[in-house]
Amino acid sequence: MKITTWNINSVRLRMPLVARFLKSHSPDVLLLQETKCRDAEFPASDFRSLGYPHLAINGQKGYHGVAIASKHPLEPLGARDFCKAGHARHIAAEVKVGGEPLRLHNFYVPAGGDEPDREINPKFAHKLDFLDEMREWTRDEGVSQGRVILAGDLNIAPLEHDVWSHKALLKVVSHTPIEVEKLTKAFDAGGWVDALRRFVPAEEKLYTWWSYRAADWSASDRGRRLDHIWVSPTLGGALREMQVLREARGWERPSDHAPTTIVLEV
DNA sequence: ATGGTAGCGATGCTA
Repeated sequence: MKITTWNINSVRLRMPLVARFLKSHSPDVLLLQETKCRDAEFPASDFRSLGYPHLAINGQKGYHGVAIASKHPLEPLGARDFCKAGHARHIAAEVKVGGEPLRLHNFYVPAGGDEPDREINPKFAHKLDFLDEMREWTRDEGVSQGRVILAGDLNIAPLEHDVWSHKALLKVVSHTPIEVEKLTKAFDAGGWVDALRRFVPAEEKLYTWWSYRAADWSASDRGRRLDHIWVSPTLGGALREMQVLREARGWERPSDHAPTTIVLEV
C-alpha cells in the first residue's frame, strides 16, 4: 500500500504535474492539500482517466481545500470543521486493504501568518487553537485506534533538523516552540508514529518544502519539513519505505511542496 | 535587517 501526501497549491493549475506523478509513481492513494477550488470545479474526470475514480473532496473557493484520490473504493467519513472556522482543512475516508479497513485523515493545518504572537495575529491564534483541537479530538475520540493514517501539510517543522537552521527559525512561524509543543501534544495524544523519521534519523536534515522566494531553491536548500505522515501504533510495524520526491520541486511551474510517500505492508 | 514568489480572481488576502 503506497500513500502519498502533496500540497499541490491549486489542483486545477497543476493537474499536469499530478498526472506526471501518478503515472510515474502510481500510489494507491493520493492526499492533496490546497486544492483551491470548489467541489464542482475539482478535476474529477482527469483523476478517473488516470485510474483514480474514487474521490473524497472538501473544497472551497480560492483557498485551502483537501482531497483524497484512490485506486480502490473509498468509504467517506466526512470532514470536521476545526475551530468552526468554515475552512476546508480536513477530510477523512476509509479504504479497504486485504479486507481490513484503513482509515485516512487528510489535514491542512493553518499556516498562521507572519507574526508568532496570538495577541496581535489572529491567524497565529487560529493555528494554535486548531492544534489544541487536534489534540483533544485525538484523545477524546480515540482517533488513532486501529489502522489509521493522519497525513498532510501540518505547517510545522518540529525537529531541529526539520529546518535548515534551527537558530534562525526559532521566531519564524512554523518552527516556534509554542507550535512545536502543541503539535507534539497532538502527536503524543494518539501515540502516533512519525513515519518519515522512521527512515531518516533525527540528526539528519529532512525537508518537504522549499520557498518560492529563494533565487535558487535547490542551491540554497533552505527547506522545512512541513508535510507529515503519522501512522497509528498498530501500523508502525508495517512501514517499509519512505520517499520525498525532491525532484518534483524542480518541475515546470511546481508546487512549493514535494510529494511525500510511504509504503506499508498491509 | 530586508525582501524576495506564487495563486486566486479582480483587489487584496493567503501562503
